[in-house]
Amino acid sequence: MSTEERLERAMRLCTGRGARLTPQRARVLRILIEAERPLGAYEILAEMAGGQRALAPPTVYRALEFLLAQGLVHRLETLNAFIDCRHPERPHPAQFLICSACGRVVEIDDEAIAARLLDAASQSGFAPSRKVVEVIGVCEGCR
Amino acid sequence: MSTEERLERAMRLCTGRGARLTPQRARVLRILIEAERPLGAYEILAEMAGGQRALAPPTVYRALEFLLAQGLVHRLETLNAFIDCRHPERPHPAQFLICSACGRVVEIDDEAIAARLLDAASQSGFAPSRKVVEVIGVCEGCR
DNA sequence: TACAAAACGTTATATTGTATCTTTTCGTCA
DNA sequence: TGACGAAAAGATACAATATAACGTTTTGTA
Repeated sequence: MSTEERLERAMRLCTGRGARLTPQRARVLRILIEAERPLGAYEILAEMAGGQRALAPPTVYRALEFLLAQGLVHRLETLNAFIDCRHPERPHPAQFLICSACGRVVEIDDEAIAARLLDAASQSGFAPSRKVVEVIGVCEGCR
Repeated sequence: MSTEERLERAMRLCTGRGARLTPQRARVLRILIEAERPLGAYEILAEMAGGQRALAPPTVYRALEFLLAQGLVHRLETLNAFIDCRHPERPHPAQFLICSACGRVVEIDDEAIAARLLDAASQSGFAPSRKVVEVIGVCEGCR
């Protein structure tokens, strides 16, 4: 799926929800899609500033906040970075494999892991709202 | 198990491994044990500075680095904070339930989750080195 | 005791993230 | 269509987290 197709899909999703994927927000999303790797907020900021008057951090953080809320991007806690989501249509358990050699990230959506985790949380009397699962390792290509 | 017992256990573990749990490091560990909740590095720093000449951030970060390497504390990625480990005797899968209301954290060591995660990673040709599993939610007491 | 490695101190700075207030844009409705 | 209120974006300042670099002290050991 091309960058343009993804952006169009994102636009459709937002419109359908009454959310506004403004040019600014779409620009952040485009940068993340084209990067094909996780980017820090300040890396995005640098991309956006290219050739234009400099933007301030809150601009990027606000766009990211929106995109996260819409499920269009994910935040990688171990990297303090952001990556676009490949299946933003519906909520899904998101687990990430992060290669410490090349920096690439694979998103897997394993329902079994999510279910087991939910189960364990319930046993401890816990009502989960967000699950963070990140595996750091070395990918096939880097071994 | 009391604070003192835990500190003694930590000392035994380190001695047995040829690692040095120095007074400085033990002090950081004690602060984490007594806190009974996750602390940020700068919170630890503030505790240590109490009544004494001020210490600098690297002091705390270096102690934490040691304690993490020895498995005596864990880092909570979603909170940028640290918490003492309840079963430091041997390596174990560490999963955390983090209450967004009271801030308390429960460590669960669910081998099934770890195994399933390892399995999923392997299927993607991934060789894991570290697994981060953190569930944010509301604990029983807070509901 | 002398040496090398480990631990620690100190200063400075990098990186990541927010609070606050103002201005602009957008949708809606009289 | 023009005014109004809400949402978004701009701008400034700063808070919170983390590390680099380098010198000094301590420690274990030959």
